[in-house]
Amino acid sequence: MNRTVDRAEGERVVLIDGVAMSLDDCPVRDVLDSVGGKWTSLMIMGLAEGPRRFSQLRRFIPDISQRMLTQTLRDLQRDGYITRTVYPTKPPSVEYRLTPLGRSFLALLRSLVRWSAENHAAIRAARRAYDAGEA
Amino acid sequence: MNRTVDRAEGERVVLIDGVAMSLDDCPVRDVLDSVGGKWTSLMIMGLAEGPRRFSQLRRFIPDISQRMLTQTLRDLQRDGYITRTVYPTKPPSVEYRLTPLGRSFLALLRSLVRWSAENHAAIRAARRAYDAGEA
DNA sequence: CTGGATCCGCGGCGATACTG
DNA sequence: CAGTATCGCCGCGGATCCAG
Repeated sequence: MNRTVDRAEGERVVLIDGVAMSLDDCPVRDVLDSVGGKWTSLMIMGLAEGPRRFSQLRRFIPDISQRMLTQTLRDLQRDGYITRTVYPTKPPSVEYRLTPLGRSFLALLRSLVRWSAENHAAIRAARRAYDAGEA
Repeated sequence: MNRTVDRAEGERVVLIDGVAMSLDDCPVRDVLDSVGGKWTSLMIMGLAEGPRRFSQLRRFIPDISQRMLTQTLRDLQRDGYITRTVYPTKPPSVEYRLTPLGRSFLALLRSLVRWSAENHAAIRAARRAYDAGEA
């Protein structure tokens, strides 16, 4: 049963399937903030098969700006999804690699990819029908 | 094997696990745009156990503004996740209910909730460690 | 090759007031 | 009860230039 309760500290919490989802500090929202970005999911998929270098990722996602490539990588690193390894060669090369946490999440992401592919047509259809009714 | 290819129409496409993810019109991004919003996932969880009325949802998520409640519901309806039924009583009451598509997505969302709960601590820890190293 | 710094527009989201 | 209308903030993300 889902319900909203107040904890001792005055924190409001929603219980869902026995999992506490705080409204102020919600785990799901944290994860969605990490992976809900425009490029994050594609980036993780790009690292699915093994470590990749900066320019490899740039080629993998041709229409990402280099600013967002850098920022997305830093955010993923900050949250522990990937590691960043610098090789002091000349010119320098940097390698990005999924952590165990990142690989764990990759499994979830694959489910999402599959579901999206299967239901994309239905969503688009619903949207067209809705917009037609509005016009 | 993941790779970026060009289709006949000149559309750039990424093949992931055999699933085509267009860069211009990506199914996963569509889904994440639907569910990546600040309130969407909570809203779907709120409808998990059965149909709910506007004010019930408002009580379920106390700190949502009524503007965002309306907008989130309309977006979910537009994409086919929920239906909206108006009962012309006095005063009027409106019932929101998950569609088969919405219930299908709910299964995925539950996985996400579970994963988030299990790994939230690890993410927070990684973030603290990263920020400590930056300071 | 791998970034950092800066400028800026757009859209998500919140607050408030009003309505059938 | 269940919305609609308007305003304004702010952060995401793109473009461009610069650097080790």
